[in-house]
Formats: sequence, structure tokens, C-alpha cells
Amino acid sequence: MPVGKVTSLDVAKEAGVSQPTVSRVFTPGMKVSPDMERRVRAAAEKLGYRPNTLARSLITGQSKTIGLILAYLDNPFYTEALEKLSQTLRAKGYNIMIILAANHAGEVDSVVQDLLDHQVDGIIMASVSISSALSDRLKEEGVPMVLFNRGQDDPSVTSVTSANFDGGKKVAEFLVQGGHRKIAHISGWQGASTGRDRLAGFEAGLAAHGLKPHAVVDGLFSREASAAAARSLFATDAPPDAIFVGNDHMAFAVIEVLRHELGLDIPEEVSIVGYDDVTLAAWDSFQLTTVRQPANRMVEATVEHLLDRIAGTETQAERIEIDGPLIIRKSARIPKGWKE
Amino acid sequence: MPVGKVTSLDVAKEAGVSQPTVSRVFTPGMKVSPDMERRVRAAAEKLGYRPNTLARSLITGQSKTIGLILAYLDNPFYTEALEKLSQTLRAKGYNIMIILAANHAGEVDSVVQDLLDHQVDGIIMASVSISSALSDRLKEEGVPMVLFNRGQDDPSVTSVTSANFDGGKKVAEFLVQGGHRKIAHISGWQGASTGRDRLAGFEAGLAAHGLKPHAVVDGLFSREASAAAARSLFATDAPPDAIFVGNDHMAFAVIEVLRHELGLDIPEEVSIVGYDDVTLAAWDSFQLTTVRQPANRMVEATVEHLLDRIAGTETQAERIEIDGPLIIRKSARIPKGWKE
DNA sequence: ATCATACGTGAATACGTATTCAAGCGCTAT
DNA sequence: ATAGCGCTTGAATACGTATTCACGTATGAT
Repeated sequence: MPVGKVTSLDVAKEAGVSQPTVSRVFTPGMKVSPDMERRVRAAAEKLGYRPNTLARSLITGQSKTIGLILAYLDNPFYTEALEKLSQTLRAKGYNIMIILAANHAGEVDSVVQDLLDHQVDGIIMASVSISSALSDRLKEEGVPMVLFNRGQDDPSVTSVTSANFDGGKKVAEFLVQGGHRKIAHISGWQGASTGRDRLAGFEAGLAAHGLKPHAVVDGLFSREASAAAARSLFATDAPPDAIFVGNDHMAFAVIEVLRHELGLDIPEEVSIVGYDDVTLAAWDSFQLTTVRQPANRMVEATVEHLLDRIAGTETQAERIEIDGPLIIRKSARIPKGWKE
Repeated sequence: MPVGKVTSLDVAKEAGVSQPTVSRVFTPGMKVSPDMERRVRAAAEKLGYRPNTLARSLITGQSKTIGLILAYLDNPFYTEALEKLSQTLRAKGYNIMIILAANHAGEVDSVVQDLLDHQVDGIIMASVSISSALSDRLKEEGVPMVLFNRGQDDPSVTSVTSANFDGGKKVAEFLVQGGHRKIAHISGWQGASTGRDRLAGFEAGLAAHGLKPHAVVDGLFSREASAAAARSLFATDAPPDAIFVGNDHMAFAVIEVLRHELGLDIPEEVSIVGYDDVTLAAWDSFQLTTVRQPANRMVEATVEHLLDRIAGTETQAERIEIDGPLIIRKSARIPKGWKE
């Protein structure tokens, strides 16, 4: 009875069968006669045998591991997504190798290389942009990748986002209907498609009413930058009467500046609308009106597409957009008779 | 030029050397002559070779991967810890296989088995308790494990926590000095050492002044349970004038119930103290007085001990406690002349 | 010039499993 | 009774690397 490591060969000897037979017993889908199976399982149980996943992966070429790269974790939207991802992938028999990486080109490249060295079957990148060189490299390597919550111009990479353009548009419509005319936008980082698309939709929505944004400032997905933006918007003699903030995480910072530093009442003096509908948005302290990004469905779409690519069922890249409703709470004035 | 996979043998042929030589070039610490190294690196570069970590792990027995099991992710303390863990381990050359698991015995066992099958070099369990059977199994397997933010009676498993008893005591002292006499406690889950130790310290701190808790309710580390507890505490004719809540995450729920449902002023009518000092605690909306759990130092201690165990440098289990200060903000009355 | 030493290199092997292939077996059909 | 078929099993091999061992060469000392 070997102490540290017990291999399939040990089990084979114990059961009086060959090593391949042991392998077959532990490989789903392989046929073995009932009494063989019984003997092998008994021996395995007795010795405490468990298949070595590494050795298995080496020969099958399937590591049953997905690489996950995350840029921001301070935004709770991503922790919610991480939770769903873990559950969904685990249910499908996959494990997750996770890396938190800053969104710099060099960092991302090295991190992806790390994952490839570990023979991951696929890669999910959340809120990370990639160079086309890198996506080429992945294509060459045959490792499928999905961008989560970030789009890409390159049509050959698949991305899963919410309908950011439509979302921005909905917000504009809501605020205009609410009687606002001086509507500013503290945008998501303009280096990210997410930030750009929400802005574009917002502008389109205003344009439909012959309006333009009162002001647009890049909040860089950062609390500090957004707080600074909020202060600067109100340091002029023509402050906005409503602000659409590029995501909830930034919106909380804006709300706090307005309430606690500037002493403004929300929504009496200023309406605030966010984007994501993270858990905190529903808290009494914020009651944030916001566009819901359905993390569940986004995760499901991501995993489904990725696994289809791995299985070879699906070969085409897709740009998947998932629609989300405007969730109306108390941080923005509600238009009379609003029903939509 | 092989397309999908290029192996060390391909590089060897290209460079006109043997496969072991290629291996040596890519194994730090192995000596190779300069011109060999040059030729091999050139060939590797040309073919796009990268060592296969799986094959390497299979033979060395070192996967350079750490398994991480997390129970709660809605409590932001753990996302902060996760961030540090990722950075620290990556800097040391380790990757992370992450699993989010509910804190049920069966679930945890199966998850640990999963990690063992993947040949992880060590395991970190954050806020999950384990059976002694499981810790025996790990000992037998020779895979070191560290409990993060959770203690264990068994002295043979190492745990890293903050000084929970002292923390609870500090809070009691602070509130008593502040003139409070009806001090209640909405505790952390009493199934967890963390929750129990904070309560015990709190009671000891009160006892030093001849006091007892006004009431103690288990908040189960849950927002809902804590909110319900807060409501029940004020549904009597003798409500508390201060509440020590078992962690920040629960404290936010309590604050919201008091402010928005019961219309109470904090800290004028009730003082609230939390535990953890998560990022949100410093936000203007909460300004929560709380005991800081130094996530950075806890992570460093965890990683250092774990890697020492893996290297064999350290063989003894330890119970590591890291002290954290009381961070005074505005959610609790500040004693006159408080200096400590 | 000769021997000893040290060092760099290649041949062989091991890690633990899945898979190909041929062989053995029992069964049915003629 | 025998040829043929399908099914189960074992022998051999492959996956891609690190490591042991033996060998050859260059270096230094005598």
C-alpha cells in the first residue's frame, strides 16, 4: 500500500487486471464488464486511488481548465459575474485558473502566455482589451477566447456584452421625459468599448429630441476620477440638472460628492442614473436608478459559446449583446405617467 | 514547422542539439554553455516554443498551482484578499485555481478532492471550516493547507486570522468609554471561530467594567439576518444605545435599517461599530467606525507560511494572529479625550 | 607528456495516464 | 460443426518534459 501516490498501476495489480482496464473504469463512456468494474472499484477504494488529472490532460490534450482574466475587482459587478462563472463552469466539469491583471498590454500578454503554458482549454477575459497580435496568437494556438463585458472591433473575436448602446439611449429618453435639459455624462473609460457605446447611445437618445449632452467627462471607471468630475461639473455657473454615470460603481462616488460635499438633494436638485444594477444599487443608502446588466445571462452566454468552441460545435465568432431593462428607483426624477 | 504544438524535441532538432539540452536551457539553475544557450533560444524563438507546464509538473511533482477555496464573495473583504493573494502568489511564480464553494461539509470535501486531483501544491481556504477527516486526508496526501480568516481547534492545522478576541475587546472598551451601557451585539455566525472569538472578546471587554451584553443575536454573516436582528432589537421597550456588529458587511445592513426604516440618527441615538474596515466603511454614506483587519499582512503571512511548508522549510503548524487597530469614524460616539 | 578533475552533453528512462491494435472469448447463423 | 461477428481485455505505445548516468572533452597540475 503506497503512501503518498497511488497510481492506476497499483490499482491494477491489486485488482489483478491490467492498467488500461483501470483507466477504462475511470473514463466515462468506456465499456467494461460489470464484474471487472466491481473489482477495480473495490481495489481503488481500498488503496484510495484517484486519477491524476495532469497525466490525463497530457495525453488527452484537454485540461478541463478555463483561464479567467479579470481587470477590476473593486467593481462588484465582476464579483457577481465571478460567482456565476465559477458555478456554471464547475457544473460543466471545468475548473478555473484565475488571474487579476492590470489592463496594460504588456501585463495582459504575459498573463495569457501563462495560461497557455498551463494548457487551458479556453480563456475568458473580463473587462480587458487585447491587441490584435494577441488574438492572432490565440487563434494560431487553437485556444478559443471570449471577451466578457468588452467589445472588440475585430469581428473574429467573440464578445459578450449588454446592449450598451440601447442602454445609454434608454437613459437619455428617461431623463428627457423627466423634464431634464441639462444632462451631463460622466462616462466609462473611453478606452473601452463599453464606455464608448454607452456614451454613443446616450448621445443618440438625446439627439432624437434635438438635444446634446450638457457636458461629457471621462470617469475612467474610477471612483476618484468620477468624484473629481462631479466636483468640476458643479464648479461652473451652469451646473447640470441630471447626470448619467457610466457605471454604478462610479455613480456611488458621484452621489456621495453631491450629497455630502455639495449638500445637494437627489433627486430634487439633481437626478443620477447609473449602469449595471449591482447589489448595492438597491440598498436604501443609494436607491440608484440604473440599467440592469444581466450578469446571469451574460455568463451563461459566455460559457455556452466558449464550450461550444472547445467542443468544435461552434466555429464562428459572434458578437453577443444581451438586453437589460432600466430599473427605476429613487435617484432620478420619474417622468409623469412613465410606463414605457 | 509544426503548427499547433511545438515540443522541446522540435526545438532540439532545429538547433541540432539533444532534447535534454533544450530542457536545461528552460530550467532555471541548470548550466549550459553560452553558445548552446544561444542556439537553443534562437530555435525556440523561431518555432515559437514554450515549455508545457503539465508535462513539467508531471515529472517534477510540482504544479506551481495553489488551490483557493472561498465561501463568501459578497463580503468585499474577501475580494480585497483575493486581489492581494493573486498578486502575491503570482509574484512568487504560482498560479491560482479558484473555487467558490458553499460552506457545507459535503461541498467542501468534493471541492478539495477536485483540487487534489489537479495536483495543487497547496490549498488556501478562506472562511470555510473543515472536518478533521478532511484535514487528516490532506496531511496524508502531503498537501499543506492554510485557513484564512478562520480558526480551528485542531492545533495541527495552521490558520491566519486577525486578533479577533482583542478586537472585540477593543470595541467594548471604546463603547463603554463612550458612555454606553446598553450595548448589544449582532454577532458573526457562531458556527465560525471568527464570530465566536469576536463575541468572546466583546464580552470580556464588557466584563472588565462589570457589564454584560444588552443582547446578543446571531447575524449569520448575512445582510438579511442582520437586518432582521436590528429590527427585533428595537421592537422591544428597552432598545440598545449601541450595537457592535460582527463585520462591516452586516453593519451596513444594520445602519440602513436604523436610518431608513426606523428613522434613527447615527451616532446621536445609536452607535454602530463594525469589523473588517472594508473599503466601503470609509465612504461618506457610512463613515463606519470599525476594527481593521489588515488584509495585506494576513495575505502575506498566509502565503509565506504556505510556501515555506511546500518548500519544507517550515514543518510546524502555526496559529497566526495579526493585530489591527480600531479605526474611528463617525458611526459611533467618540469618548471625550479618547486617545488610547 | 600524463593523469586527475570538472564540466557540458546525449542516451536512456521515468512521470501516470489514454489510446491503438491484436488477440481471446462467447455467441449466432449456416 | 464451423465460419464469422461483436465484445472485452491486455500489450505496447504515446503525451512532453526532467533527471540519472555515463561518456567525452578541455583544463589544470605535476
